[in-house]
Amino acid sequence: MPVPLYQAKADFFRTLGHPVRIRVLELLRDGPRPVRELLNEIEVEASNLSQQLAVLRRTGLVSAVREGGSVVYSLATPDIVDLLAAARRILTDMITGQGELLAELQAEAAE
Amino acid sequence: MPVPLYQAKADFFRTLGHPVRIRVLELLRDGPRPVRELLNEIEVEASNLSQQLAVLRRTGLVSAVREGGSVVYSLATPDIVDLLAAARRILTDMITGQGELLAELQAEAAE
DNA sequence: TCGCAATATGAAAAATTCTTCAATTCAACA
DNA sequence: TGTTGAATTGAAGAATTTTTCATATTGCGA
Repeated sequence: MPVPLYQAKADFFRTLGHPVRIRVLELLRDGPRPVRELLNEIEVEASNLSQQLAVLRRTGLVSAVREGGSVVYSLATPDIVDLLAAARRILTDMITGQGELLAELQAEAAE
Repeated sequence: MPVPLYQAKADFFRTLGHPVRIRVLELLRDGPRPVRELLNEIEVEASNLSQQLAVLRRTGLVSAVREGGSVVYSLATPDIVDLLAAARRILTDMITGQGELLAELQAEAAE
């Protein structure tokens, strides 16, 4: 397998490797949301959120449309939901038996 | 959802966000391998590979056992295969129609 | 026991990513 | 037109991650 593909995959995962960006994706799982609402749920400054949204946009994981005075974000593809689920499965495995985070992960899975 | 969980998820993805580490995981998909073999397939210095293997070990994604003169690595859980597959699906979506990487991704999926 | 091959480790320098802040854009509306 | 609220951008410093190099460790065979 040629080199650039690894790079593309690594870049993709690296994009997910940030707490604010993960939170955005999880919030968007439930449907499109304006920036203002994301900002309500994520404790971070507006400009910082914007930076992270820009990263997600560049990577193509989310798309944004302007609606009147606000900008509404949504997931670019529903497959992202599967990915997050697969990640949770692994995280659960990894933490099982040793973990304070375990209860939280399980609670979330039951949602 | 409390804060540390996002952190754990982000850390997890960040671990995958490195070309050498991705390659290692994909090679291990086909079964356990000694470091020496990984080194044959990945163009990187031995000490660099060791560093990346250490990251994967710390995160718990792989495990290592010593076998005589060599150290054999394997995936900690087969769920990782699902995760990589989900990622490929998304990457395919994202690149479709615009992409030089597309052919490679499809070839790989057909393996 | 010596020496060699295979891996791992620690630490410093190089590179990348994050956060923050000031400045900017754009639409809505008085 | 001017102002205001919503969101983005650019740039600089802070923080984190990668790479590299020198040095260790381990097990094996001479």
